Amino acid sequence: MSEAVQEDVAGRVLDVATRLFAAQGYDGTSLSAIADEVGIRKPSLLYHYSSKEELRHAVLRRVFSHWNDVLPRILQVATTGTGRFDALVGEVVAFFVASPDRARLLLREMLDRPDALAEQMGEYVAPWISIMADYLRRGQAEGSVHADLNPEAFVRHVILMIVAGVATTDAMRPAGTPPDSAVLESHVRETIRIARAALFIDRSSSSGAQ
Amino acid sequence: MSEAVQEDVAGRVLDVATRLFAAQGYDGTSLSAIADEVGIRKPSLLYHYSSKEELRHAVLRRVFSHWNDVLPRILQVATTGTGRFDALVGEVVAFFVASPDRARLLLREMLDRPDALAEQMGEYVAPWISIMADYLRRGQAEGSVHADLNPEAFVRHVILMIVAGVATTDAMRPAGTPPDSAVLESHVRETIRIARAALFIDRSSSSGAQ
DNA sequence: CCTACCGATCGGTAGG
DNA sequence: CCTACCGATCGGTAGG
Repeated sequence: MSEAVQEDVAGRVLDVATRLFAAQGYDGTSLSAIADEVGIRKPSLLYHYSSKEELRHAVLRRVFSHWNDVLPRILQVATTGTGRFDALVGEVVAFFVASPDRARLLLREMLDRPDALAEQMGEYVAPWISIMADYLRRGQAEGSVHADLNPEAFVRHVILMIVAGVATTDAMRPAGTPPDSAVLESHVRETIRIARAALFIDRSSSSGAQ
Repeated sequence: MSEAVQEDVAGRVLDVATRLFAAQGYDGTSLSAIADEVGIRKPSLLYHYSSKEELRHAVLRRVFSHWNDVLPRILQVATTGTGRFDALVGEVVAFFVASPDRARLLLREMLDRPDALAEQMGEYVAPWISIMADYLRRGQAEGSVHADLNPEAFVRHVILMIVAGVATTDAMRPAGTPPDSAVLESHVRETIRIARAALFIDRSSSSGAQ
């Protein structure tokens, strides 16, 4: 549903635009190319979205809207207990892995329109960064979180690691590896491990394997 | 020098193209726009670089070439001793902070041409990732590095964290913060802290401040 | 390094 | 949802 196959034309345009903007960028994608894939003519597309800029906004709006949908669940997971950290990161990872286009669009927007995105980040993401940061500060006060950790910077790093990691799996995959494969999974596992190790003090010194 | 102000026209074209490709992307930058800033006409630009595609390659070639210049020093730092980890990460960070356009170009290329870049990564970056990974495996064998760390994935994560971090400082800066400022510095410090904490076992449990 | 010019494609409009 | 068409701009060439 939602970001999947849609019946109505406007929805199909939105799906195709999302995919092409993510893959080739806004400037690298023409309205004709989008219309062609949908199976209509360019003027018909412009009936549903009166300009290319409006289509861009519609695409981004849906991504942020979906983020707001899952946010309550993520925050609930966050404040449930200390051991839930993996689940929390897992939720954020799942959001982007479920549709890597979200990560690519976000990363492209960071590069193409840093100021405009910084504003939207302030609206949609900043609040939950603050909540997470406060949570980390409580952890520092009770000694479970590294004292020299920079709460806001840490949260931003983890988000960036997740977003950039998902968005660039194709380019960062080891040498001759085929696309897709299990690379993403081991990458995600290492993301969680790094975030965890950089966050909590000790956790019994050595760990898991060996 | 090199990536700074140049006397000859070809060099100035390369400088301007690097800056504009990094800021607006390849498709978002016209040859006329580049020529205008250099102070020449488009056909004159096409005398020095016979196509836009060739100009793109020249821009990327110089970034990778500079990377190869600093690589020996980085590897020397890497193999000098365990305590040199900060210096190693610092060298890589310095490479991108010295010219954030390098990070933006690389990230854009990962998004625009993942396959082409994966090839170039295999040529320029993969060798030193292997060296670093072997080094980490030795650390695991002697117990100084977390046993459950995935060596290749870890190195890729740190690189990605640095590249994405430098490339997106403008968009990721906290809400109303003015551009530039000291945000980058504290961001970089947290990058190093995270990498360090996710790498080494123990290091006396608590740490630095407080 | 220039002027002059090319066909192709861009986002968008008119009008139905 | 279409055909027909717009001016502007694209990368690139001719020819000097």
